[in-house]
Amino acid sequence: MADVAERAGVSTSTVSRTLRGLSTVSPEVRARVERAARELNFAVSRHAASLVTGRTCSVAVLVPTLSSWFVGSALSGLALVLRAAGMELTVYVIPGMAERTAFFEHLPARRNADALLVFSFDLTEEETARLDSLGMPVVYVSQHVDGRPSVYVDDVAGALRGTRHLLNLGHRRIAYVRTVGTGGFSFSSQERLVGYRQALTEAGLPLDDELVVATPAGDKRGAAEAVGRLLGLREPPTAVFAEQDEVAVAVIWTLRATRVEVPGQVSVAGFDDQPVAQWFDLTTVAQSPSAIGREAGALALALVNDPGGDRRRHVVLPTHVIPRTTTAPPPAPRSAPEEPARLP
Amino acid sequence: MADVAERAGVSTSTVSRTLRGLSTVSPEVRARVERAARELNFAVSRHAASLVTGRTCSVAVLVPTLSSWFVGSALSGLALVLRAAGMELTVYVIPGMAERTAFFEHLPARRNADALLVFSFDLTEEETARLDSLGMPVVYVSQHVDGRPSVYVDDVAGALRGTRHLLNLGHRRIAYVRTVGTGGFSFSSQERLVGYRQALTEAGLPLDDELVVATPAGDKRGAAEAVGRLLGLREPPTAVFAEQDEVAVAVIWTLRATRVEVPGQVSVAGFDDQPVAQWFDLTTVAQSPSAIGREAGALALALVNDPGGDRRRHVVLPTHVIPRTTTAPPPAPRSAPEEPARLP
DNA sequence: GCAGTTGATGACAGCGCTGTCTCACCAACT
DNA sequence: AGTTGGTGAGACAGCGCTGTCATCAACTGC
Repeated sequence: MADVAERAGVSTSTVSRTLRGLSTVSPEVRARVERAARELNFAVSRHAASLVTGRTCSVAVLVPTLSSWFVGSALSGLALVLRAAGMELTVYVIPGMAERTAFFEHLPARRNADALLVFSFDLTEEETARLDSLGMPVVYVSQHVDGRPSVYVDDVAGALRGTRHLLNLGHRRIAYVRTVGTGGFSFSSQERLVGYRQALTEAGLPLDDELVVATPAGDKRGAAEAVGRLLGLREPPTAVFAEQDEVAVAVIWTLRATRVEVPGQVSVAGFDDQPVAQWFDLTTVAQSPSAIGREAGALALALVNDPGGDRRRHVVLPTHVIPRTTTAPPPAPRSAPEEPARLP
Repeated sequence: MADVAERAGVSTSTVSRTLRGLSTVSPEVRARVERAARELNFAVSRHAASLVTGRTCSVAVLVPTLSSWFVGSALSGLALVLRAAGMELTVYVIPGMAERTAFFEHLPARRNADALLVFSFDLTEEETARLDSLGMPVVYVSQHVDGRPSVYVDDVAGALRGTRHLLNLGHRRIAYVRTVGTGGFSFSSQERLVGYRQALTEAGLPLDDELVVATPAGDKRGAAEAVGRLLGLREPPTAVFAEQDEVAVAVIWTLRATRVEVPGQVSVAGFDDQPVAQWFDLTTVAQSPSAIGREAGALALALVNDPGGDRRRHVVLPTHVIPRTTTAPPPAPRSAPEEPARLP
C-alpha cells in the first residue's frame, strides 16, 4: 500500500480511503490512486484489514458433504448473495463423527468468519450451546433450532400437498417410503411423514403402518425390498409417496423391472425435484435449495450488520407440487391386484 | 492471547509457542497454557497470524458452480486433504461471464490464499497469464494447461476403453453423443471424442460423421432429437456411447419410450459413473472426482511448501470401464432393423 | 571452578492495514 | 480584515499475532 501511495504521491491513508470508496477524496486524487493501484496490481489484504476492523468479510458454512444436490445447490445460492455483499465463503466439510467432534472442540471458525451457517446436522444441545459461545451469528439451515435463526422448507405442508395430490387422483391406499441411515444428516424425514399422515387423516383414511416402509437412500436393493414388501401386502397400495426423489426413482425402477406399470398400476411421487426427477418425468414436491441458500445468506448478513437484530427469526420456505407423468388415477377395477404383472 | 498468558502466568510468546506446538516449551508450562486457553475458549486469529507469517493457511478454489456432481465430489476430496493439513477452503463461485470478468480483474484471492485451484474453465491465454501474476501456486483441475500444474483424468484412454468394450461385445455401428453448450465449463468433450475415434480406427472401422450427434447436457428433448436422428439413419447404430452419464440416461429413457429395448436392441454406455448410473445400472467409464480433488489438493500443498517445486507437473488419473446391464451383444440377425419397435 | 553450551522464557518490533485526530486550506461569512 | 466552518489530506497508534534477539538458569567438561 505504501508503494501505491508513493506512486500516486499521496499518503497511505488516502490510498486506503480511495480503495474503500470513502467520499472524502477529491476526484483527481482518486483517479491517480486507482491508476497506481492497477499498475502495481495491488489488492488490499483482507487479513490485515480485518485485524483492524474486526470484520473478516467472510462467512463460514458447516456442511456434512459437498457432493449432494441439496448442499451444492444451497451453497450456490448462498455464494450468490455473499458475492453481492463482497463476502467470501469458507467451507468446513464434516463428513464423519471424528471431524465433527474436532470441529466443535476447536471451533476453527472462531474469529475467522463474521457468521456461521450450519447445514442439516442434528445438533445436540451441547453443540448448539458451543456455537452460541462463538460470539457471532449462527444460522441453522434446513433444520429448526428453537430460539436461533433458522431457514428451512415447510416439509409438513409439502408432504401434505404431495399426498393430497395422490388423494385427489382417487388413490386410497397410499404407501410412504422413508429413508433411514443418512448419518447425522437430517433430511427432515419426521416432518415429511407427519405431512403424509396429516393428509390421510384429513381424507378420513386410516393410518396403516404396513404402508410405511423404510430404505436407505440411494440403495437400489433396499428400495427393491421395500417395494416387494408393499406389493406383497394383502391389499397393496396404488400409489407410493417417497420421502426423496432418489428413492422415488429407485421405486419406479423396481416396479418397472417387476413389470408393474407406472403410473398405470401404481403411481409414484417424490419430494425435492432433483434433476433426476426431470429425467424420470417424476411427479414431485419441489423445494428450492438455492432459495434456502439465498435466504440463509441474507439472514446471516442481516445479523452481521445488525447484531441487535432478532435472532429468533425463522424463515420457512414454501414447496409446490409438480405433477408429471408418474402419477395418474388408480386402475379402474379397484380390485386387489393379486397378480400385479401383466404387459399391455 | 494476553489474557491466556496472564492466566497461565507466562508471556504471550510462550502462549504462541505452545499453541503452535513448538518444541521449546516445558511440559508443565505447556499444560498450564493449554488449560488456560481452553478455559478462556481461546483460538488464535488466523488473520493476525497470517499477517506475520505471510501464509494464510487457506486455499482458494474457483468453480463454475457448486451444484454439479463432479465439482461437489472433487471439492469433498479436496476438503479432506486440506483439513488434514490444517488448511481452510475458500470457494469462489463464478457462474457467469460477468462474475468471471470481475474475478480476473480484481483477483480477490490475491494475498488471501496460499494457493488457487481452478476448476474446469476454458481459460484464455490472458486469464492464465493473469493468474501467473498472482504470485502463488495455481493448480488447474480437470484441464490441461501447458507449463502449469494440472490434474485431470485421461479422457482419451477412458473413451477408448469404453468404446472398445462395445466393440468387444460385437458392435460395429457405434454412435457417439456429444454434449454442447456447457458454457465455459469444459467437460473435456474433445478428448473423449478423440478416444472414441481412436477405438474405431483401431478396430478398422470407418469414422462415420452421421454417427456423431450432439445434445445439450441434461436436456431430455435434445436427447430425444439426437436419438431420433440416429434411429432414422439408413443403418442405425446398435450401440451408443454417451459423453456423460446424464446424456446416456436420457438416451436410454428416450429409447425405451420409443419401445426400443436396451440393451436388447441398442446398447448404451456412459462416462463418469455418476450416482444416476448406478440407479440405471448403466455401463459406464468410471472416473473418480474425489481422487481428482485429493490429488489437486496434494499438489497444491506440495507447491505451497516447496515454492521451488516443479510447476510443470501434470497428474493424469485413470479411468475404468464398469460393465453393467445396459450393454450386451448386438441383436443376432444383424440385419438393418428398419422397424426398431417390437415388444418381447 | 569457570568458560562454554544448552534449553526455556521474555521483550519487542513489526506484519499491512484502518480509524482517529490533526492540520492546512479556502470560501463565506460578520 | 478577521472569523468561522467545511473539506481534503497526512500522521500515527494499534489491531493480534510471530520471529528474532536477549536473558538467564542449569548444566557440561576440562
